[in-house]
Amino acid sequence: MIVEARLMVSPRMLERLSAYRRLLAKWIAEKRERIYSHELGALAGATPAQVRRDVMTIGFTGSPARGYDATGLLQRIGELLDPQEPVRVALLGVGFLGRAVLDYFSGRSPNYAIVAAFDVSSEKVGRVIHGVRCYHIEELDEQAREQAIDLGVIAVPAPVAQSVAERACRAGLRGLLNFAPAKLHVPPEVHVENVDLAVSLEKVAFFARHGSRRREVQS
Amino acid sequence: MIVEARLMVSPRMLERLSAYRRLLAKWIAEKRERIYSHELGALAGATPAQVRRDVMTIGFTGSPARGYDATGLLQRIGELLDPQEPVRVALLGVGFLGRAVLDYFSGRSPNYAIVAAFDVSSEKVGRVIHGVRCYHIEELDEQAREQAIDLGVIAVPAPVAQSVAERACRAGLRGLLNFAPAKLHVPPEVHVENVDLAVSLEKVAFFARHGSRRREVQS
DNA sequence: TCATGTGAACCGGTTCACAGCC
DNA sequence: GGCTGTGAACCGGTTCACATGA
Repeated sequence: MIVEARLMVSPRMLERLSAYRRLLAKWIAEKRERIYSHELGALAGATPAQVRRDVMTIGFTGSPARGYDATGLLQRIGELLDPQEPVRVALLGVGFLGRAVLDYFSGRSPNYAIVAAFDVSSEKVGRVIHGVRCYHIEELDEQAREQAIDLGVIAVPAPVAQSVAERACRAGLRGLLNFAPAKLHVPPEVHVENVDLAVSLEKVAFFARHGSRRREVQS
Repeated sequence: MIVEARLMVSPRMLERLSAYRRLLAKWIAEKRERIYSHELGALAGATPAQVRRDVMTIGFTGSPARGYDATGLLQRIGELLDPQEPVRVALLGVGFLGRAVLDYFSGRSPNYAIVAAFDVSSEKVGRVIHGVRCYHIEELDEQAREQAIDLGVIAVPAPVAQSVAERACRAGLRGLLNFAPAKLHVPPEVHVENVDLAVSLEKVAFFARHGSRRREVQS
């Protein structure tokens, strides 16, 4: 009988795993087969101990004196991070930022697809932008069910972000990537991830001014 | 004799302070003068204890039974976070994402100004986009000195991100906001802040799938 | 000998809990 | 009574250091 361990992945760790994966892919493309924790650590900006701890945590194992099998480790990370079937994403708000998001994700990964965009402007509704059809925000509910949409990317102006978020929750979306500079109040089962460009720039400026001896990974 | 305390602001705390500031401004706009830690906490998604600790850390003080003076607290946060003079920023890479960044920051804050953009495409070089002149990346060094540029926003494709970052460091920029999915290796005096849209979406997807009882603030 | 696996120590940040004050 | 200010406890995440194994 197999006991499925409830391994806990923290956001920070997820970021590192993602970085490891990227670097492992590059490593393998260079026809290297095995990798040591200190090598992967140097590339990813982490300590060897950190790498070993992460690898241990996800239940992968290397061998002393020969390091980790790059392919196997890559695969294990994939099993852990990649969804079982492609995630279907809605873009909410087709301004400049929204378009950049469309461009950024179009065809980038087989695991994530933006399948619909929503806006209120009659110039956009009905058009196809970057290969994605744009609907009126009123249609979110209907389209979300029809197209089995899982997640939403909020790229609308801050003042309407909360109302759009509520609409998204009502439509049954399970997670939101929020670019609007506003704290979203949503039911606890909906996961929100905030990306605030203004705050990010503020951080760079602040820590560039005052020194920081702190390691950075992802904003 | 005044001893200037070396108060340490962590990235997480900076994010919270930024959120407090936003909410305080709104609060004041509604003509409310005083605010309790539990009120600010509820708005910002933080515990009252956290708010009190933060306020204490930045050396501001309220009064029992009357809470904090909203205006005073707002001002104190401003003193701490805002640069003494406007920060001059260069945009490196004028693709869709770059344009979104230009749009996002144009006229948003008196404290941060994107003063120049750089690209390699002859279609863009020489043009003025969103009110910002676009130069060839070769001119970064010259323009950085001439225009006293402090920070850079990297919005170029991942394969060239490292070389652009190095160029930026050579040009004397003190901090980088990096949108490229690549770990930048730069001298320690240059602060890098990473914003990786793919990883952010991965995070949303992962934590929407598996539950997380973890508090989120900024990606 | 050199790298992994891992219990234990460590560290920074968060929360508790209560004294002090309006 | 209810809030702030804050030492102390707590907690999760990181690093150390060493036993183990190729």
